[in-house]
Amino acid sequence: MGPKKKSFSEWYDYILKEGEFIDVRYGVKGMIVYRPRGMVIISKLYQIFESDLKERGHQQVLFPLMIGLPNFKKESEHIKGFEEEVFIVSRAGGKDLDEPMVIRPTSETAFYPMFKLWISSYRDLPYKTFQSVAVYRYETKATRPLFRGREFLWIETHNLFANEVDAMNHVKDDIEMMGSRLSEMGIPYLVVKREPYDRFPGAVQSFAYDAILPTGEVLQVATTHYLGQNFTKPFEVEYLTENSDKQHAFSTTLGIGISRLLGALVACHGDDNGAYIPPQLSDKLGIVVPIFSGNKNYEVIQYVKRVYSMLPAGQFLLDNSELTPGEKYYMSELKGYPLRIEIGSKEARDNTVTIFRRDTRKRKVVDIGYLPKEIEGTVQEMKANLRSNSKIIIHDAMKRDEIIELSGKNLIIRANFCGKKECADEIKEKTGGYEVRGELYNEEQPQGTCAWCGNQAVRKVILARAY
RNA sequence: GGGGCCGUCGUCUAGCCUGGUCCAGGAUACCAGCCUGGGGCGCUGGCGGUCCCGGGUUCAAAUCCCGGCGGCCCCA
Repeated sequence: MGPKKKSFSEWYDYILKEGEFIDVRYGVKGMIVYRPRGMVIISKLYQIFESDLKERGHQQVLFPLMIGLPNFKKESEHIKGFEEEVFIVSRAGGKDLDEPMVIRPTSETAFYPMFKLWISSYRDLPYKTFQSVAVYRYETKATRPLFRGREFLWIETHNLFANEVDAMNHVKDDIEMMGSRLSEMGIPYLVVKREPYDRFPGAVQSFAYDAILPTGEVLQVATTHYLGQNFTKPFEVEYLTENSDKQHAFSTTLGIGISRLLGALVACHGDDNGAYIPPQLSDKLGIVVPIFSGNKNYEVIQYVKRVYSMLPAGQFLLDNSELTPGEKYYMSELKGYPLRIEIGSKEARDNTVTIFRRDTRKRKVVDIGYLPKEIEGTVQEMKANLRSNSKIIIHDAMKRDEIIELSGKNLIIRANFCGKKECADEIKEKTGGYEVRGELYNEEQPQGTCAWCGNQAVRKVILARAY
């Protein structure tokens, strides 16, 4: 493993593999296997977001993996945006199919034909759904484990509203929900409104959550889109208003990249000793390591049993394997457990335990009388640290050479922008890959001219290198 | 989109350039037995390989050539 700072890529691959989060050796490009240590975190992520969505009135559904080709082709911008990267099933039963099927790259074209059947009155609205599934996109760029795969896990919401105002309010609600969760997980992020040419195919407006990786690069972990009537019109999703008028519904969609979130967690919190999974996302808070010595083993075993029964039920794993304590320490840090409780003859003698916390890598000896309280307090502290670690710094650039200079340092840049794609392309070329990510959510109006070309600025935008 | 590196026991790798000494060597993991135990501990024995796949060159291919599949990196 290379140290994190020197060789991020090498470090990242090493942690994912040695920490047993995922396995890239499945043998199909861009598709990985989620191992138990990765999967428990994936499950936690799903649980958290699913319960957020349910609280906000979304109902869970499950649509088929395959979409009929005619439906897939109904919204023209959408098909243009995805046609190069969809998998198509064209053969089955030993012969070519008369009508091929698309494997979902996203599920608008699966949902909307059914929405047409389910929605008929303004009383049915808002209608909010979601599903937790894998989607498939034939990425031609180099794939990276969890960051860019041809199969990835996500949650997608698909929602119908009676009017634009309700739909936009829902988008705002999505932004707040995601923001609060990302902060809680300690993932630094920006919410940006994507440039018109960079929107989701078929969207009227796209808002993206760009996580900021330790390399200074940004990684889109979620997007929410206002779709207007772009999908409800071709799919004829109509309802009757109070005045008995026919009206196409307005819709939104939110995609939460669960695979990418796992990658971002490992990337953002890990260090040269391994991963660090935030307490609320780890299936277990930690492991208990008994340390035997000489002939005092019986004493230690009895004491460990006693301590274990005092720990919050189901939150700790008692590691009774034959490995040496050092190896257990090493593995627990690699896999990113928030806490570790070490118990040997000294602890047994003094009625204490030694608590090791993963974020600071500090030990503390605690009287067992205070154990539950100490664990609770430490976990609260760790969560607070995560929040404060998620702060980000944005550097303002006024002129072209400032953009060049800041980009050389891999910093996140904010600058006035003219809104032209040609200008964005030139920035990308001259800065070695800096992209116009879009306008910060709730950004103020720009004063003056585009920092790059000098023409009238239309908005302030974020510039960053994308992973 | 363009360029580069790589693929050998479960894992990591030596061997490849310069074909034969390799029915492939080591370490680690695993199994058995000991010894230990406060940061990957040590000893003895054992198990384990279609040298990624296909084709070609050759008396002879892990090694050279072509194609495919897969992994990784860099640039745009």
